Amino acid sequence: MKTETITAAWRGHPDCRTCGVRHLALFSDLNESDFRTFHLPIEDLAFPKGASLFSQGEPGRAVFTVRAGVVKMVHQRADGAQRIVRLHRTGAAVGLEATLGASYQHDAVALQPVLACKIPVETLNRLAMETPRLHRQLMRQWHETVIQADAWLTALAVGTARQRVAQLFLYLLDTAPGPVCHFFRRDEVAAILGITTETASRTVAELKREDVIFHVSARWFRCDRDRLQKIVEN
Amino acid sequence: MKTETITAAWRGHPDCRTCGVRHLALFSDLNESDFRTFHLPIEDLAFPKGASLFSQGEPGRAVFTVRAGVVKMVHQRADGAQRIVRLHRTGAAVGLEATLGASYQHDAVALQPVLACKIPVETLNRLAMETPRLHRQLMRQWHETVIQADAWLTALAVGTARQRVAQLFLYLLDTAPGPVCHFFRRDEVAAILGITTETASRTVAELKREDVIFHVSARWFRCDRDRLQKIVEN
DNA sequence: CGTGTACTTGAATTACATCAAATGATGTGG
DNA sequence: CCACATCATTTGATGTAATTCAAGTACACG
Repeated sequence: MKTETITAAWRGHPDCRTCGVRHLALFSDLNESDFRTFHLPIEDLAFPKGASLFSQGEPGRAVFTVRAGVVKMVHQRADGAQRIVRLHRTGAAVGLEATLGASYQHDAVALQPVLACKIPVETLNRLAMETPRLHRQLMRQWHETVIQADAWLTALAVGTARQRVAQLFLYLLDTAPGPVCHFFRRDEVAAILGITTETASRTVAELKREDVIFHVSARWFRCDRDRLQKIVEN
Repeated sequence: MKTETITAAWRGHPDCRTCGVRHLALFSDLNESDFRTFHLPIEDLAFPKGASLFSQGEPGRAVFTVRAGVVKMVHQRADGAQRIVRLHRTGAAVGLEATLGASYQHDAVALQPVLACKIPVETLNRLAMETPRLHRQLMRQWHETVIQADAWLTALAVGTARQRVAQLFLYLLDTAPGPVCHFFRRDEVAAILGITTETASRTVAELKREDVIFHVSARWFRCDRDRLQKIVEN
């Protein structure tokens, strides 16, 4: 039994000014003079699949900006069960509670290889003192988080297992360029939708048999959006 | 058939400096000089039970601070069904998305008679330009909202109907001083827990028969915390 | 090429939804 | 203040969907 912790690779200190996803992220509104004010260490990190950015209960010392990949936010329950409460994708800020001096509320785990910038709270708070432009972006990220939380509840936590699975596919397709999307392990599907692994498996298998989804490769499916839409509509 | 809209009573322009719940609310960190900068209209309003502070989709022009009572946030689904996604109590800020120029994401409805201050976004944004102290409180409110959203999902959207109802009682007892708490209409219980009205009714009736809860008066119950706790633990 | 993990499937059981109807509260106008 | 209307709650009977327990199969990875 190997309980080796998966670690992130350090990729240096990034130049935020030339960041490809800056327009999506926390620093999008900052200008030249804003950037000159911080030489505090921002780290560019690469997390392999399964690595954790931080863990539930840990004191929050940094906010992470996702530059590539998907991060799942996992809530650990007292009884050992776990529920995935959100996904954060490119441009999202993860661990915002750190700016308020709070502990992290969830485990943040890389679902795919993730590139993320780690911004210490001191950097963020100092910067926030000096520029209101950052505040607006922070609020925008909070807003995004709330919208996601609500969508999760209203779209993925109601209806039959079949409808929920269809909704999950549509949710994932939403940010995909084509009809192909990454999908989850069946136990992750269960943790997202609040159903059992068996029901998740049965439902996905059923959709495969009906040719609503097509298994392209490990964890990737090509999907029929229209038919998925019809399923969620009952 | 009367479709008369329930309206709020206007109670004047409040003096925030002497507000009884200021320590809980958005303006808790503001000082004398901050207060001098705004003479913009903040309204003190009284909403009767069932009145709506704002509606889903409406352009967000104000943030509301709840000074008394409880506000339910209702998500209207395309199929006409509705789901209660959050409750906001004394000290909470409702409609924060307005500060970002967004439309309201839910209906905000007074569950009990509600006292609330209506703060126009212009006031808030102007004030936010001038004082970073307000920012911290705005972020705190966002954080609260996210914590609630997550709690709703992890506590109230999993398990059997019996467990969910028990969790709902515990959730309501959490902010109650004694063992007595306000409870919901059965159709509201259904909208919160994602079950049917009949199942909600059956479950509540069952708990009454088992003396876990005791019907004190219309919509108020005395509860046995320990036994509720045992129910959620299975 | 084997081994463990992920996925699938089956059968029995339970929980919930659904349809339908009766009873209990609450409030309003005569 | 009563009678009636309306809303809220409870309960029953029945069907369906999901869980549970238990095997089995496919698949990726070293």
